[in-house]
Amino acid sequence: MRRTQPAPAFPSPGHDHAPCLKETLKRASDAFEANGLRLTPLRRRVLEEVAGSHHAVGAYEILERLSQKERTRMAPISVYRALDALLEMGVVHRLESRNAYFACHAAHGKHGARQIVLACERCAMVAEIATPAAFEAIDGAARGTGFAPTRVMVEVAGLCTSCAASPQ
Amino acid sequence: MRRTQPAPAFPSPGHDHAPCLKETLKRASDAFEANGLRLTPLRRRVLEEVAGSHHAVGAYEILERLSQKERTRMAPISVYRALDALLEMGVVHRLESRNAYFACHAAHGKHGARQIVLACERCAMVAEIATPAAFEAIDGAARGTGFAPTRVMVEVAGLCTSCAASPQ
DNA sequence: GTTCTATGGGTACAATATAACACTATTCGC
DNA sequence: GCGAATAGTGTTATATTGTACCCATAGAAC
Ligand SMILES: [Zn+2]
Ligand SMILES: [Zn+2]
Ligand SMILES: [Zn+2]
Ligand SMILES: [Zn+2]
Repeated sequence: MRRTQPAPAFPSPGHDHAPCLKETLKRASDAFEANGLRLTPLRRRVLEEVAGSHHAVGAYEILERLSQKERTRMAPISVYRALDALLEMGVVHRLESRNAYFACHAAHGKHGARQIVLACERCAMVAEIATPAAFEAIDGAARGTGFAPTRVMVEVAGLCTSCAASPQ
Repeated sequence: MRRTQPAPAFPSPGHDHAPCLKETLKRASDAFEANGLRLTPLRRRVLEEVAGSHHAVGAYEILERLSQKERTRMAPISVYRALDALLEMGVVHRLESRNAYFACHAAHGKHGARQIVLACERCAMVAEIATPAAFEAIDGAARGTGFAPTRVMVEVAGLCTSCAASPQ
């Protein structure tokens, strides 16, 4: 169970993603169980679509992929309900600035949800990184005005390493 | 032109909003002119709706208000086009986490768009506050991964002073 | 005048998300 | 086992948010 390397925020496009996916599924399963709920087949299939890469995907894209793979016609609401459950468990996050969803591949149970989100404008790849100093500054500034924060969203749009390097 | 007091981040609900509105309209007019564009009647009307308070409003809410006031039936696209122009000029911002729009009442030409957004979950009141330390931490963390940021969005959901004080 | 850009009216449509209702599956207490 | 409570899903329809496309007008540039 040793980690030879801390996973980079943006894994290379050709990296072996199987471990990422497996770990995420495991965390999901544990999270549901810890809350007396279940990672049902539907939820698992939706999660597999989202967690199949480090990219943000739209709800309707998930819907289409599942409908193709399984030759069924699911209703949007089914996907949204599964997503809601996964969001609730914290294994999927919503990219607010793009109405999209991405799997939490970062083990950030420790910091709560306090990670900033980096999202590539070109390829939609997403990375979360812990940035305590940022959240402390934000909390302090907010409280200084009398505001009582309940949730902090930090999303950074830009170019990921791969896209910044590639032409165009 | 002296300011007796720095405006509080969350002005009291009963404050005299006329100066806020006037100043925002002036900045808008200047910004359009500086870019060789015009604060047309349509754009001005849309801005007046948005800047009429410190609250975030939806595009369709703007549409309905204008349609009522002017007894016309505008198309959504007209409002969105005006909003796009106002966003471009930086006199209106988009609250990404709520698909809503709010006027920039903060004079933050100086810091670029580098202010964090506090948005009340109950009343939708919005305030922007400069928080250089947060943006520095975010920039640093992002660049440290090889990510090239182009836009940073910080939105804090919670309760504003008034709502936190009032029961329920 | 001709040309270019900015502006926006009008129609239809795309993309994202939820409401309402019925039904099945699982758990829990007894 | 049995009934009640809760979790989970299917089905249908609808709500909310945002654009594509085509064309008409106004003003500035040349
Ligand atoms: Zn991976
Ligand atoms: Zn990229
Ligand atoms: Zn005001
Ligand atoms: Zn409030």
